[in-house]
Amino acid sequence: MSCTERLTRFLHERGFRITPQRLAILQALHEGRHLSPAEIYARVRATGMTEATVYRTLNFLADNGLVYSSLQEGGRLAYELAEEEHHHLLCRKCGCGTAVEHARLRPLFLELEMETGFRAIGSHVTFWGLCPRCAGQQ
Amino acid sequence: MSCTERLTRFLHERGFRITPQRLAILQALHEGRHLSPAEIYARVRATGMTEATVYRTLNFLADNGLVYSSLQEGGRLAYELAEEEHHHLLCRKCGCGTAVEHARLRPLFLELEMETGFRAIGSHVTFWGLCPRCAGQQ
DNA sequence: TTTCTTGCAAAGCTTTTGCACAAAC
DNA sequence: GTTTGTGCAAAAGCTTTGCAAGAAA
Repeated sequence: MSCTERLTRFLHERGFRITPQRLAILQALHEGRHLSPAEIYARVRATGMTEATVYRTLNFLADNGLVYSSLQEGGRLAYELAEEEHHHLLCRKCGCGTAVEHARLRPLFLELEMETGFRAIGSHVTFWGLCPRCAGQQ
Repeated sequence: MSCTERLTRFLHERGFRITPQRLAILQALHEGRHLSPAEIYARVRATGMTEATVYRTLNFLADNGLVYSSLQEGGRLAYELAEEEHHHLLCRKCGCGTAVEHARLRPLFLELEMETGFRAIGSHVTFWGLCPRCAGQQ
């Protein structure tokens, strides 16, 4: 089932409307991963969409679990499609990065739940370090 | 050695100036942990300090490793004194939280460094979950 | 005296919101 | 025809910056 089909079905089931704006933003997120609202806007502005709609739609998609938001350096938000759950390891110097599977964190989360009584620990996490290239330059 | 003494010595060694503004912000951070710039400003505005100075001083202190900044919900920054290194586990519903010792993450960071070639993984991390009280209400 | 800091004021950037019109159903 | 979603424009926050005056060394 394609991305578009998935969104269409999801929206339809819940009585939300299928609009070209929602499809365009979904398509942008499908082509580029963890994009900021401004980057998404740059990719869809040709359709005539406004920035306000980008923000509204991203909030809508995030509220409904179709995209994940995560905090990048400087407090900026980034969004990506909610597919396999994972985390990020980013370079604090050049910004490049790699994914960290959720399975890597699960044991830690379970331990923390046992000890603290917290439940459902598991939102997106961003780790920071120096990528091999930047570490080599120092 | 008190906080003030530590700051004074640090600044002196590097040729920076010891100002009442820096001392006041340090004092505010000493009294309340992980405060936002706005919260810090609220605590020091009686001294006549401006908000711009709060931001500049926090950046200065963070650049020099005297405070840590971390991202809170909504992308807001929070600052705290750089004492023992630790992380946070916060409730995504009520915002309450607890500290997570750095030692808990060290094995994971070392594994990731081995596998990815990244170095110096280790900035502040915030985990999100539901605290016992909020989890019980659901 | 020299250099670093701050106050002030303004601007910059990101994000949100009110309202009327347009689009989806 | 209803109800939801979007464009437009403005506002609201948060954070940064230029410049001249002030303070620390």
